[in-house]
Amino acid sequence: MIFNKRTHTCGELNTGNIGESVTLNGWIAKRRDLGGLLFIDLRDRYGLTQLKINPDKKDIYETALSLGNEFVISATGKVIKRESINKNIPTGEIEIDVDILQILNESEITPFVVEEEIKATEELRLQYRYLDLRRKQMTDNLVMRNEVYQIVHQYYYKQNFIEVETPVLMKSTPEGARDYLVPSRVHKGKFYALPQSPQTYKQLLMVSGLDRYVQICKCFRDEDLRADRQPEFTQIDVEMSFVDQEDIFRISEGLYREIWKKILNYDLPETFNRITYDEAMNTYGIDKPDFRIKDIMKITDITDTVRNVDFKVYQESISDGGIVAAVNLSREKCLLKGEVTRKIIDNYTELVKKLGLGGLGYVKYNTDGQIQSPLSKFLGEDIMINIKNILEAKEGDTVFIASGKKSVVLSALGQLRLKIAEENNLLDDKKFEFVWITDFPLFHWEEEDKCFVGEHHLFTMPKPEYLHLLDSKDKDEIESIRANCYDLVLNGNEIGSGSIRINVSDIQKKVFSIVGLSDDEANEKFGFLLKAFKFGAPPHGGVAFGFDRIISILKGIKSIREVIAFPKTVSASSLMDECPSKVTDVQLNELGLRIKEEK
RNA sequence: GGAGUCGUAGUUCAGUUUGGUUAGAACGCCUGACUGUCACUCAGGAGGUCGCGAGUUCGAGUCUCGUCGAUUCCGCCA
Repeated sequence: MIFNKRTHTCGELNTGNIGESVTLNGWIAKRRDLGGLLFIDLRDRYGLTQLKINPDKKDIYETALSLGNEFVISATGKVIKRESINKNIPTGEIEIDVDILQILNESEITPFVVEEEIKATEELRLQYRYLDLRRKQMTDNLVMRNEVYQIVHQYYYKQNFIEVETPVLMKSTPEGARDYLVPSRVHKGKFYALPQSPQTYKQLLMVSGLDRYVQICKCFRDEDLRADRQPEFTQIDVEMSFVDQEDIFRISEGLYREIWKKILNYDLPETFNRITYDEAMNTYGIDKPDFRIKDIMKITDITDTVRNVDFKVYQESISDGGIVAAVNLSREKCLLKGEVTRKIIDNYTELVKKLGLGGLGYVKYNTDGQIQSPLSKFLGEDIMINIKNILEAKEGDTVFIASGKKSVVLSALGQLRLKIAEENNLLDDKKFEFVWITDFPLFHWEEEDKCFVGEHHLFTMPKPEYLHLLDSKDKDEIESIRANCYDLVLNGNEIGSGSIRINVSDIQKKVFSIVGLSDDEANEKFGFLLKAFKFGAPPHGGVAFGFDRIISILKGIKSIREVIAFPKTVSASSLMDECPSKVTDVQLNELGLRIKEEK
């Protein structure tokens, strides 16, 4: 097709171009037909420009009347100053007085109107993703995503990192997330797995002496989805040799400072906050605390304060090894507007009950000095004042008290703080609080299977002071082992995770043995890695960051689907191309597979 | 695997509480009028498998059960 190619985009013309003859190519966003005069908003990725069609030019006018939304056209004409200016768009002071109008392609009526204030459901938007992506908001998300790619590549390149591609077809290992499997045609009955992360490869690259590795790569996990979890997602994968935790933090913090400066012109601190896993759990009841609210409603253990109180519920919790803990809903710090009413408290009670608590006690310290609490006859005034002092509560504050199993109490109070923070608009999405969570446990006890499993992965180095406990047979001692393992948390979202790795086979063997992996099993699963480690594995460690989450947070968007060009639904299917889909018997035969009939 | 919410015109929704006339509105679409609009305006029109399948009932968009899809959360995701 011969057509007039654009001389400019739809976003760049302004009063400086007045008098020039230009050609624009784009999609029809809107037509306004005034009977004589006809205006067209022409859209491309860069913006909108108004075309003016004069009825005196008969041919053009006739063509223009036949145009529908989303037709692709080429328009040539002179840039002129508008008679009435539209201040809402950058090109709002000019328009094109069209002399040549070509239809490059027609469009059927679209299933939804392509407009910024989109009305269509997400389902329909996903089905016609290519139309949804015509919207500026969606294009902008991808544009920002691209800018961050470039910053990441350049940042690491300048610091001497080498970007290496690792295989997408790899060995399946049953640990961790469920693998996506790919059947082998050549080796019938055998399977590749898509990487949950390039973990083993990047460690092998350290053995190879690559020293500093980075890759922006796709990872795959066949687990149930969430707003911030897709079956395939993108990760900034990093590994370094001859480093400790501090080196990894320094390099990573530099990356985020650069991204936030360049993208948002936002200055992040020279070093990020840090908190140990145990502190995070004990103070915030969650391993990804939102540091925008780090000073409100900290969880305080008051088990000792109420130890001798004659209240059956507390006594039972304490004698079962549980705790009693409290948070102070501070009128001042939480910017409360109204009273903490019975209805609000009932609402909170309902929340914590869902999370496994029996109920939620409270003590209200009223502004008139009165203390109001359903627990007052059990606690007595002295203890209620004691609690007030410990929690640093003031008149007008309400202290919530929970009791029970430690993990349940902490988690429920943690969720309660988040709910209250949300209700009172304490979570400003223009504010960015990074925090490293350090010293994760090396193992956790899996009650269901009665065994230990690695908290991070099995190559995570224990902290030196805990190494001797690898020989322990005591469950509590083993659980107490802390690792050189860390997460990066931003505004309550886990955006990265990493560790210093084990590079000494003696330690590695002990770790395998604690999770019940025999030498033979370990060899079968990770033999290639263990063998490699026999040939001089340098001390090394790394980290991986969730790229999609970073972009969604930069954009202030909850769901990572909005920042992925072609995402999947929560049931892991793609509505546009309808995958997954059936394959032919011929394909199955070639792979030596047969589909099991569902009963 | 479990819990919640949603599914009605091309689209977004109202109607479902308390079953009962011809299922409404806005946007979009079609026709006509309109020479400075930018959410153009005005007049008219077309457009419905009430997600699907059973059941209850004289009668179901509305009640019950099942099922499918979307979404949020729990489990799960080192």
